Amino acid sequence: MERIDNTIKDAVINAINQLYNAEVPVNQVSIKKTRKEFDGDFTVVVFPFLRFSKKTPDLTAEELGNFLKDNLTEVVDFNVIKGFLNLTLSHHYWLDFFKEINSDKSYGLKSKNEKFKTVVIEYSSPNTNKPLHLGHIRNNLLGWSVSKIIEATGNKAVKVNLVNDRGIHICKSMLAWKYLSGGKKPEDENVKGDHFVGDYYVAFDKEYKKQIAELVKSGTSEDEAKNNAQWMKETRTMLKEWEQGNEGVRTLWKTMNDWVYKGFDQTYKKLGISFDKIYYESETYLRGKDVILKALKEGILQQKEDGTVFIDLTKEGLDEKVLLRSDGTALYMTQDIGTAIIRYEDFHFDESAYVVGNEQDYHFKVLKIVLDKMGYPWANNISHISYGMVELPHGKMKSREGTVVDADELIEEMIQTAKEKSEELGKLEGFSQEEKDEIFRKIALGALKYFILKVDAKKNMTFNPEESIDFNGNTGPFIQYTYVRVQSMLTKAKEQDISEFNDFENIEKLEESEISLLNKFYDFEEVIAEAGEKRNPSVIANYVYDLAKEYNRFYHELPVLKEENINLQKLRLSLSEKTGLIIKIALDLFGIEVPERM
RNA sequence: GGUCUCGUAGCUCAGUCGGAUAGAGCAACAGCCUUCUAAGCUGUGGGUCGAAGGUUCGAAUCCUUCCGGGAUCACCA
Repeated sequence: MERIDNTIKDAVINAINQLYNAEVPVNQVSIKKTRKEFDGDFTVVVFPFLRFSKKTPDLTAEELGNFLKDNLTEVVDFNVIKGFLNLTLSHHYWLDFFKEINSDKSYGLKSKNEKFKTVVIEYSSPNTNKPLHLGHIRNNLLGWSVSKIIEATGNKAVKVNLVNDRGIHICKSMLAWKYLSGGKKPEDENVKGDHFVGDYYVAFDKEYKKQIAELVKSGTSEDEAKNNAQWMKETRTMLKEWEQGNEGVRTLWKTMNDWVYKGFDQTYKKLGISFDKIYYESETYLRGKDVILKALKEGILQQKEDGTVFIDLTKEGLDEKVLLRSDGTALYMTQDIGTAIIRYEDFHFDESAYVVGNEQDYHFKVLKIVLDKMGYPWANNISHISYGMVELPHGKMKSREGTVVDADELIEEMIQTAKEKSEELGKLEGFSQEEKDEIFRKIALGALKYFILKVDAKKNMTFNPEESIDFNGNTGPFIQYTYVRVQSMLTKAKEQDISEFNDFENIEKLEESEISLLNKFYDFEEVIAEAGEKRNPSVIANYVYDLAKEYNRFYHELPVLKEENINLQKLRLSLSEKTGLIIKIALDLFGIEVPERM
């Protein structure tokens, strides 16, 4: 079935041709959803046509409206307000539309066709020296959701994680553990592995600062003190030993990373996210070094007297970018070049997307150019899904000031809040503790995920931990609640032996809130397409909130089970069921689960 | 300083490929549960869309300048 707005568009072009003997370019025809305060379903803006009609806006709209009414069976009425032509579609059209989508239980989702694109999407990308925090949560939720949306638009998403498992920061934790732990393991203290290792990272910083202070006191300059502090010197030695493959260092490194991975896995599991492949920087950085040295030989890159390898991007309006240190060791950019190449060999992607914060916009600009200059034709298919920072009411999160919102703690607090709220409402009597816990979990994560994903990804957002996250209004639980309402109604219908209700017929007239709902159903396809193009889940959040609100209005205004006209009852049950289905599908694109009761 | 980005109600955010009287939620206030789950619904108040110019029939939206916040310009990641 052709989308009706396209049908109208074609008809408008035809109308201008017939009425005014003129060809309108397609992009001049703007068909929009009619705003709520006016009558109608679709609105045609007639201002662009005045140069053809040579008449007033109102008169032009009038003539156009009459033409469309006469020539399109779907259009039964129109009104003109200040040059806006509002078209009303027949109830018959809406019923036909509904019957068509109603048979499609996965309405909104596209299946893969032959032309599908493979999109590799990197997200999460943690360092292994500290646990995940709120910023990572935004990253993880975005990566997961965008992957789901890419799949929903009929393409293939390959979810990959790049773990930054090597470098000076990990050595810091290792050194602190060596000196301070007395050989203790996470199990000994009943601490999650990532938190355990993170604590030693903090401990390192504390001791390091003390050592600097002591040196400064005895007359050393601050810069010198930073360099010469005992623990820093030892850490650098440790890094060198790691690169040389020193057995003891490698063993400790592996042990501590494994603790961290165990912790990460728990957090990922709680968040409900996963990966198709995990890359480790320790396994890709050498490849980066190789290709850089090769490119240096080919004259693509330059080298300074001290041995630094760099690329001159001043012509591109950027700077000189160093790709290898003077001592030949690898940098962040070095390994990212290596990883990108390996990733292409692994998947032959049509697009390689990186979900990384906007503080790295520059990095990805450079990465693309460097790979392009090195002659990789797929460099242009690299994209950066850049998202804004999560700020606290008083500013940025700072680990040194202890204002970092820890991911695990946040999730636990959300679950606690969901529990309190739920028990206060007392709707879950008769459920086992296990069932209740499962519902609390779904609500808590629904609240958290929706709260973060409803904000436009590229914008910075503020997170207020004191107020926590609301469960009323434009929130995940509100949408879940709407779903639950529908399920409750469907259950009651079944109890009344109404099991088949998609066969409604002989309906002459639809109520306003029914048409509004159908209009929302109509929008769903476009919304998913837009979210896919923009790589932005918030488009879907706005939509599903509107849908839920629209349904609640319908629910209050019209009887469903109590409706005596059997066909109307069936129609309304079908509308309810469809609303529930769309909510479920939309929320699933966020990784939000729906409870059956709450 | 160069580059990028953001600035919409007290707060958090929609709306930004130009379209009607700029919308939601929270917070405040007033109503609605003997009737399909009140985590809901209805209503009231709240705005010089950072400022000034410009383009246009029409600007929160596009252009210029300015003001204010943030990011980035590392041999950190």
